[in-house]
Amino acid sequence: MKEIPKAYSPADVEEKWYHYWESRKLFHASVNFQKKPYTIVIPPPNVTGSLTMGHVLNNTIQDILIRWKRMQGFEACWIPGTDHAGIATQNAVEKALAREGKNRHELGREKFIERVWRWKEEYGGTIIKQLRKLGASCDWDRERFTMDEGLSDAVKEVFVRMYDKGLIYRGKYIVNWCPFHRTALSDDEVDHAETKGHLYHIRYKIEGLNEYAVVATTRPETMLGDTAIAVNPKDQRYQKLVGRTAILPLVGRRLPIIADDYVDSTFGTGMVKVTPAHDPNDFLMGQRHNLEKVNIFTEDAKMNESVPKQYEGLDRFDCRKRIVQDLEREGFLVKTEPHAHSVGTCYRCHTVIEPYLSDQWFVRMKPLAKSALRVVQNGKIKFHPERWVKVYDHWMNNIRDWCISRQIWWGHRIPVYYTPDGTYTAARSEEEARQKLGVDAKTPLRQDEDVLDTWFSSWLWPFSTLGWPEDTEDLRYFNPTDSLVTGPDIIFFWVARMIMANLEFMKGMPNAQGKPRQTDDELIPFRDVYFTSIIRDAQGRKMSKSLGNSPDPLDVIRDYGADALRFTIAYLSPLGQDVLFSAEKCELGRNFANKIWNAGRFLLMNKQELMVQGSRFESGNANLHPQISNLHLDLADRWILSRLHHAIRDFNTALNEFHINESTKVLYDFVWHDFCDWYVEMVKTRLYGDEPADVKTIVLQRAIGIFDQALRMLHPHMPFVTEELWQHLEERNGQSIMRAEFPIADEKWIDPKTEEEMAFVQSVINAVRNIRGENNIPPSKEIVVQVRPANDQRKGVIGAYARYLQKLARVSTIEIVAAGFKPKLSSSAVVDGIEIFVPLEGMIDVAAERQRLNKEIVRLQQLVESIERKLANPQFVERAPKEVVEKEKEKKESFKVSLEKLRRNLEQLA
RNA sequence: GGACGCUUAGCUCAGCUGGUUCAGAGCGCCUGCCUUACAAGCAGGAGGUCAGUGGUUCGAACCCACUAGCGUCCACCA
Repeated sequence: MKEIPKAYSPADVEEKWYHYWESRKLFHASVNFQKKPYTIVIPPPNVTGSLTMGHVLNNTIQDILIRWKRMQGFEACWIPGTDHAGIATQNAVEKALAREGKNRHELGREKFIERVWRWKEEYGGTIIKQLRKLGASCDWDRERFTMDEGLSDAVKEVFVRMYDKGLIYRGKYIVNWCPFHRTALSDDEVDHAETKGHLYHIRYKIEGLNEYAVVATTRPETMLGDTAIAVNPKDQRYQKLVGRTAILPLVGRRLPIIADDYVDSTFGTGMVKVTPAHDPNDFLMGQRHNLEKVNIFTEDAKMNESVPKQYEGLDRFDCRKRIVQDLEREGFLVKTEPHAHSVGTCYRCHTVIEPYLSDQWFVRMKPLAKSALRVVQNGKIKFHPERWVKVYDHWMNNIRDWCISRQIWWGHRIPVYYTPDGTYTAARSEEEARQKLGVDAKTPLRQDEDVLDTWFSSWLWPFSTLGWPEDTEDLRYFNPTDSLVTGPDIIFFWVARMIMANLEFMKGMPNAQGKPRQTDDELIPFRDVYFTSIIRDAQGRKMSKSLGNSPDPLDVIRDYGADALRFTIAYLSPLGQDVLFSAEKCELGRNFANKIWNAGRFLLMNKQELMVQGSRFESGNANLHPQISNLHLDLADRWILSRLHHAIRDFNTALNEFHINESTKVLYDFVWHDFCDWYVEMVKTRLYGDEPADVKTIVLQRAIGIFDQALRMLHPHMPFVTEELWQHLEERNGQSIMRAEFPIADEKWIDPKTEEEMAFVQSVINAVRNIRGENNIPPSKEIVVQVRPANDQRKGVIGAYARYLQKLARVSTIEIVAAGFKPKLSSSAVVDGIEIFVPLEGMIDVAAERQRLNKEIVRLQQLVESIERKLANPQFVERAPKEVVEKEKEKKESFKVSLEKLRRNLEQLA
């Protein structure tokens, strides 16, 4: 066996094991009706993207779940892939073009799309490669892309079916328009930011009267598109004006004054300018009153030809300034006051959104929402944390139609075909379109120029990745999937819509038994949704490229190791709270990995040593359940087994409830504090003691067996270091820990009596260590301890485990002393009624010792007093459960006994 | 305007079903240590009015109400 380095070096092992796993197809899942499936579909990252800390958190959690379930014997399938990310990707390529001094229009649509594909092939794999560095055990054979052939077919199929059902329609509506991207956006793609602006009060002359109508607006430039003035019909002040005509300043257009309930008479002057082409509410008013819609903007939000010449071609904000100046000069501006209001911006480029009238495609959402609401309310789909249900309900109940057309080139082109006379239909192909439209092959057909919203392909992800619309075995077996791990920021974009789509399009598809799917249980896309935290920097700011406050995960992996990063991020991630992250925090995970490493090193070094001395370790033993090695079990063994099974149980409970951070704490506490701090130290007393070699071998073999169980438990969180050590522990003949059986909690090993006994031994050791520490006695100096037990049982325990006390508290001899014993000048403590004396003549600081004892006396006194107060309260004694009252009484008695002893020892201190 | 979350040690946070010596962990700090796995470590220690107020209860960090501060989402905003 070769030398094992003192410090764990992740870089030396990570690549090796990842390659081993991947090349042996250990991540691959296939249909196997003997096993239960456990499926996760990855939230497909943007193909343009690179790994962020958000991805690290997200994918670490998915990998923990998938590795855990895989080891538990599920057919665990994690489907990876990327999203074509229409606007983002087009942006990236356009930027690259701009650097060459070109733009997409020069290139033309076809060439441009070719260019995007090339770009995707070249740069698109980045994030997928980076996920491998993290250790993600995705089934790479199943990797999908939202624009690949199968998924494109699914998109077409869905569009055509929905169109035929009347769930998709086309119409001229006000949409959110991004003037930078020159495309429509869905409502959800608009960010709202509170902005300080102005409220401009403008007066409009009323025809035939010597009066003015004064309206207030935050966007004075839109007056150029005004086609009416509106007041509330109940507003007494203005009733006489309704039906009259106002004159639009600077333009001279005649505007009818109308009455409409929409107008809030308490806001501003109670009069509103109506701009049907540039405000959603005004648009609706325009429809009610049959108003003219005057569009005043070009696609990039410059003033178009329908405004007076002096404004034509101006940018909207420049125009605003000009308008205000002109109004002021001509006496139309009554006043300007500061006004805070929220302004919509494009979620990708933060350009101010312009409400813009245009032809778009929409999905009717209300018919889809009903059942999607039901499956969450009836718990078929569970959200973690649960509070997101409320947010989901609210959105579903107030759902609005989804604008799915985008005026860009990169994406799924809308499968709608138009004849020269303007009739149209949706179809899977041109041939089908001809058929549906009843035209012959000579009639030229034109396909819609627009593409679909990116989310129109990702909402199909849980079934399109499995072969839908074909009836595949994969689809039957792996859908519904099990857990979805994603950020709450895309609950509407993605989660809600996937629920709607699976319910709608999996209806009637065969289930695992080959029967048509009917029930909610069969139609949901996933059973659990875990909403991850938002990662922030150490100051609590959102991580962003522009702030430059996001560490590059690859740097973190290089500096600390993938396991360290995984463990730390999971440790820091409470359910539903934000995470404040900085790279240095990974020291926690690195130190833990190193601790595990060294625990393994300890076991291996001793194994080597015993083998040199001729001991034989039976291969495979360490793998088996530890009960096979029942020989020579002592307190330490029974205790660590009890702790181990506690840990297994708690770990599984934590992960079942998606308490990821809790699961890391179970691992950390068990491995570091139980296994390393106590058990290994106790094992040393036997390995280095005078036990016969065969006993030592058994003791060590059991320790290795328990460590083996710990490694398996650790593996989902820390795949690399656990595989490396697991392979070192013994010859595995090509087996990987990845596919080893996950530990099973066995209640019969959980032994409260043993734990209680051990707790006593630990507190005696702690008491001696405390005396040592407080008196600054170096470990090299061995001390004598005198113990006065309160009863025979304790006396027996101390006698039996004296060697542990000696080793762990560095004590040379332990004397059991009798009741009448008068100690020499000693430092003392009372544990559980047992008195402990450490004779320290010449080394003791009497004043400090007094203080120490006094502190303990005060503490116990306070406890006794608080219990006495409780017991003096007749209502407590009457109403509290008997056991609680009894316990309090017992506690009081035992504290009093200890107090007495402490006081006596304090007096005896010369 | 509506909804939600958070406030516990110097810092970052656990604390799940109200009752265990319930006030915890990691980091940082102080003291002593290179003790035959680990100084990325070991042992010991200091440090808290559980945001505030009121209520429910025999009993509250935990349940309820209100207040303050921080944060998030949704809607509307002429």
